[in-house]
Amino acid sequence: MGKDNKVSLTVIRRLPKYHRYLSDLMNKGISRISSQELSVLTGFTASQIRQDLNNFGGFGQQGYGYNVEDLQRELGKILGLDQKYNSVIVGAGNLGQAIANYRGFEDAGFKVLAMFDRNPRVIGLKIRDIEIKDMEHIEDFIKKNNVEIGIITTPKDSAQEVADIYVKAGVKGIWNFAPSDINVPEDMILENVRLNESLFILSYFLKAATK
Amino acid sequence: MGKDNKVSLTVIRRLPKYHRYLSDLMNKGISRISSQELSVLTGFTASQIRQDLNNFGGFGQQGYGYNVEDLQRELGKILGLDQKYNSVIVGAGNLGQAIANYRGFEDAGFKVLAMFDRNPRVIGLKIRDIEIKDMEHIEDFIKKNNVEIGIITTPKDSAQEVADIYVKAGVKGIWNFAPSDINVPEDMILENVRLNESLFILSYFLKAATK
DNA sequence: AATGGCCTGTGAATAAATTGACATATAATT
DNA sequence: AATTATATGTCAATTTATTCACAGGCCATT
Repeated sequence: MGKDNKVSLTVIRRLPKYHRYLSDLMNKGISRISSQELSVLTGFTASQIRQDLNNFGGFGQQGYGYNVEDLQRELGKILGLDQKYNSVIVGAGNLGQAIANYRGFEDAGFKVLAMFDRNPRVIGLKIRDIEIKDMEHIEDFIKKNNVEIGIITTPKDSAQEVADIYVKAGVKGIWNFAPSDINVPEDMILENVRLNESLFILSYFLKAATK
Repeated sequence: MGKDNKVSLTVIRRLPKYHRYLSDLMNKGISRISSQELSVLTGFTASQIRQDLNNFGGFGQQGYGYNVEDLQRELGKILGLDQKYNSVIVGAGNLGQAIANYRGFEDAGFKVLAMFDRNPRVIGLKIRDIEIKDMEHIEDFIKKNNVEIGIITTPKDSAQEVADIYVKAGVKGIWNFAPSDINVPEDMILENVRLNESLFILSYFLKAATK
């Protein structure tokens, strides 16, 4: 399936958007789409879309375009959405709770098994059916429950410490919302969400617009 | 100050990281840094850092490097962090509350004046001192309180509707957390936060690692 | 005040990403 | 069945981004 040359991160970061629009099209009952039409939806050029998709194989057909359902499924596979992942959250504040509550992640195959916090006042509480547990038990829990993704929603001063725990406990990937960089071994998959940076970019353009 | 040629988005997206590390250095009492040292911290190459900064003016000095405080302040200005912004949030769920609660944004000059929701059960509640109000009053509120940033933390089906309200009411920029694209006039500043996409990228690399 | 080491700013070289162009295969039409 | 329209996959051209390399200015030391 597809070519073996390593695909650039630039391309990979566009895949979720393709997948999202294809899912939308599926829900609308549309079964066929051309790179030109996808271009209008996504804002990428048609040529770029064809190039991107072709990194993973020839999903289209000349004179026809792409079959929406097939392409959505193939992109899903490429993105690993055809499998389930277990995760836990450290940091049971609003952000952690927001993630625990969001059904969209679970629907996509990402299940939050438990949350962990250091604050005794929240330990024992439940978000939906997700219990907030004491940090004491986290390593055990991760090992026993085959947890692959560790989510960090703590303040920035705790982020590295939590990351170290995740590394020790053997998660495969870390999804970090804390506004600081964390150090992890090379083979750890790390994805940062930088809300601060996003807001600052907005601010940059706001300022630029009023000058 | 600096050159006038439009700076590429690629460069701009790196600025917040420079700013963050410079703030850290300031807090540690370090007053001087070279592009080489910044390179180690940020992971960008020294050459890239010098090129990036030079887009906005020659902040450094040969044989010395950069003055941390000066550079931090200048980057802050470039990013518009030297001014205050008023914002409101539509969508008083966990995510909206997380943002309302997060002091880091307020410290950076972004004040949330109010939240709005459609659910009568949350209207009237307060997050810190931020009241959740009825959507009915939003346009008025935005106009009367000089609100420049509209934040969207609703489910995706409401996002466009909220965006339209923001546009009509005259905010300058929209910070959108809903997992869908919204259409706004060309002169509206729009910054999207794509949690889904970020998670999918993590998933992509997780899958790639286990193959 | 002279010397040596350091480190920026910058132009050139290289690499990466995007766009353009088209041969060719399929679908749709007559 | 033949013809026309369509739209991919791909190679080439262009544009953008990154890295390299170094002249020259500044600091520190003596």
